[in-house]
Amino acid sequence: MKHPRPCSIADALALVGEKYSLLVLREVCLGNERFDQLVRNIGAPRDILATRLRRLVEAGILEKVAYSERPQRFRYRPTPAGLELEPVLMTLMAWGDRHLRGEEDRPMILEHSCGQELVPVVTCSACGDAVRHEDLTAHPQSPGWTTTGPSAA
Amino acid sequence: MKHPRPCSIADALALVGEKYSLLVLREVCLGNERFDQLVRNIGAPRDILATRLRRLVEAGILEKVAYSERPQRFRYRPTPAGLELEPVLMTLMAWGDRHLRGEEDRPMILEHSCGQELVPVVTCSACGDAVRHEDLTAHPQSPGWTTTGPSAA
DNA sequence: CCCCGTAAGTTGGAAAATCAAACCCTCTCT
DNA sequence: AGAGAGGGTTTGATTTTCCAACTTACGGGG
Repeated sequence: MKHPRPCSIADALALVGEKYSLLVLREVCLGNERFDQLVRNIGAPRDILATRLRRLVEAGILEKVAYSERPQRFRYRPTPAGLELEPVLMTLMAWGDRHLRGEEDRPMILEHSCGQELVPVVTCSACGDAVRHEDLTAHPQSPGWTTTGPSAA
Repeated sequence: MKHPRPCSIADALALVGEKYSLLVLREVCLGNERFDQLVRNIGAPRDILATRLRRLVEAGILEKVAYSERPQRFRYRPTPAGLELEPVLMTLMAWGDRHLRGEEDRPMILEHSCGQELVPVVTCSACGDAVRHEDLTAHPQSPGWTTTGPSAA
């Protein structure tokens, strides 16, 4: 896995882009923090899950905390950096709800503290507007970015 | 890959969660739509890339369009559904910029049409506020969601 | 006509990752 | 003592990835 381009998307995916990693994050954000819960709720092989958890811990996305000595038992909590990945999950979930299911077939609804159902929208923090593809211009900061198109990711 | 839970995050990842898929989307959103450009810019093996492209096309995320008959040449364009995944990329990129790099080491800066550098924020479309973890409550709509924790993804 | 180059893949075989099931260890409970 | 629960590790078969080479189809130059 060599990146021909310096890219934070690629770098982020190198940490959380492997199979099951984002589902682990989903579970811990929901409060399911124990190994066996993760195995059951995600449906991942135990060995793979163990590998992912090590990776996420060493990446500073999760924290392994003992909730019992004797017998030693652990849970995995999201760090602040891990919690900051939640917007990625919300955006993905909204996309799946919109494109992979019929109306009113959502497996889960998130309620915002304002009392409404959460419909996440990505906005520009400067002007507050929802961001659309046509409103973006890409400015590469390093070589290796020979963009032929004008728009941006 | 069996999902013990009905989940739009899992379903979305089943389509775009494989290695390179989101990088393909990054490239086509940037306007790099030809096979050889994708190979070079992503650094993926050609055969894997061909497989991914087939998947993304059949999922309705990309569209394969001939830009030349004789010799036949194709490009891959994002469909509207594909473009709607851009917010996922923006959010991931912002996370990577924040957590994987020092200040002012960003490989790429996105400019919004308002003239400012884009700092994407996920907001609640109902109230407009930035969404924080503590402001969410999860409401499972189907069985298989035995959430032990109160918060949400 | 022959050879070179480009674009868009396909093919073959070695290397790495995934999978499922079984196993292990440490406690607790009855 | 026996039966679980929790948190993993081990083993061996199955899948994927990876890389390099090959293919097909055309356009251009000498």
